[in-house]
Amino acid sequence: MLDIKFIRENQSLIAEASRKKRLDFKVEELIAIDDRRLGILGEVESLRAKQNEASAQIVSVGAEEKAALLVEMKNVKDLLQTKEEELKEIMKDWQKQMVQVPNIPDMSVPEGDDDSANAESKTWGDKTVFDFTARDHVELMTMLDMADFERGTKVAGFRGYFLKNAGARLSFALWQLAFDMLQDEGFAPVMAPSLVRREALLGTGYLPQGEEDLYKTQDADYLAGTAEVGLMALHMDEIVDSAKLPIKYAGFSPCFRREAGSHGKDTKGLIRVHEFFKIEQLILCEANHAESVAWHEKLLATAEKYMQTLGIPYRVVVNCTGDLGLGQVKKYDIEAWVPGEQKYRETHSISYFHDFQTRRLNLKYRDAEGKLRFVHSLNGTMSATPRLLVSLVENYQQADGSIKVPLALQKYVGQEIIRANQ
RNA sequence: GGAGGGGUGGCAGAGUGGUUGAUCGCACCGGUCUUGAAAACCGGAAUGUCCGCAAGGGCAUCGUGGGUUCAAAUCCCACCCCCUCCGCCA
Repeated sequence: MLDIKFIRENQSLIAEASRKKRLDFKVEELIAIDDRRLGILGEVESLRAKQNEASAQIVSVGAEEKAALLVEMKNVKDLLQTKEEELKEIMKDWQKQMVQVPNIPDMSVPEGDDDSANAESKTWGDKTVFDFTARDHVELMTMLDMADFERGTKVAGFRGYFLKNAGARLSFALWQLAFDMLQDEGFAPVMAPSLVRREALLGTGYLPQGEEDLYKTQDADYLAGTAEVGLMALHMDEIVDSAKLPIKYAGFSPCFRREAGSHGKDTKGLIRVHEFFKIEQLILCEANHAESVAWHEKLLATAEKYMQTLGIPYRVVVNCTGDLGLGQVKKYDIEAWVPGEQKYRETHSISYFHDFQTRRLNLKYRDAEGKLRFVHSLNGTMSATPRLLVSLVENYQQADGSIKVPLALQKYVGQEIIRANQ
């Protein structure tokens, strides 16, 4: 959410942001509603002022004068009630529009319709070349008894899976490595709730738009698709001590996504599943663009370091405007090389929001002048499993179908090579 | 699941229909005193929003949303959250 004052003063920026993000949001409509809102609000407030004034007189005035005031105020009350009703209706529309106002993409974000227009900014490592016929992760992991997709579907339904043996060990190893590296960077480890209340999702910007992609419980709670939701809501409605900024969290949580819009996509294997696990980097910092940008680069660098430590070839793309979420100012994706598909596939997504989320969450700090300001928020993937296993096992496979364990993971996995029947 | 008690400003905690945006305390800021600090004393200070160049003023905010009333922190209803005891349970 943006400040209505800012919106009013920068209508062309908002219109441009809406166009760039390929949204059909119309600022003019919001401004028209806001004009009506301000008009009615003025009327309501002056009626209330009249009421308050009379109220003060009634206590100190004689019986006769009091009776006259009561009659007059009865009329004011009736008028006020119809005006308040009108205001309430306008506010409904206003709220509906306000949560649809897009945040403004950074100048450096390329314009485009969808992910095909994302701009590659960097590649790291060479695409793995095999002198044998390579297998895809489904075949490899099934062969090595690391995963069970058939029974996964039997038990959990479409996109269900079990990770077993080295598949499970590798997952724990990836998490542990990620946690260790983030600890070194000063991130506090947090295990965040995935079962969250609606407010947390409204605050982070996943609702009201993303209702379709979320699982909902019979108690009207939701299953979050990322630890970002719980971590951001952690300080909802708080004024955080500015001395504590930046707050850096390494959040672990299971993640649930209905993938409502992706029914035909990636139906095989571990690329797109309904339930997965993720370690997320999250930062709350002072409300300063340069600081947000610096932390954004830092989050990317940390995630890259993780991928480099794992030795997985990847590239970095700057997401184009059409591929940005409503609240995102800029987003980088890291895409890992997947030999079986001969493609880079997204494993990390790192973005910043300015105060878009914290305004909704009412998350503030007191700046040096003592003024309350909304903090800036950023978040980015550190390690998303099992998707990351896809490129890991495919890139590290050997001719005999075994998988080398990346050096950095060996101490956690307890083995150098994953072979059948282990 | 059953029974009871609560949600008030940064914190703590009064306040049961009318100058109450809200006593007192702690913390905070300024001043006096002091070589400096502490203590003591004096004073200041909530947040949002609207009008205004400003000074200043209006409105809203006592968990949330409704209702009663000329008037609600205070009365009524619904919901949310917290605490205590019992039951169940990883």
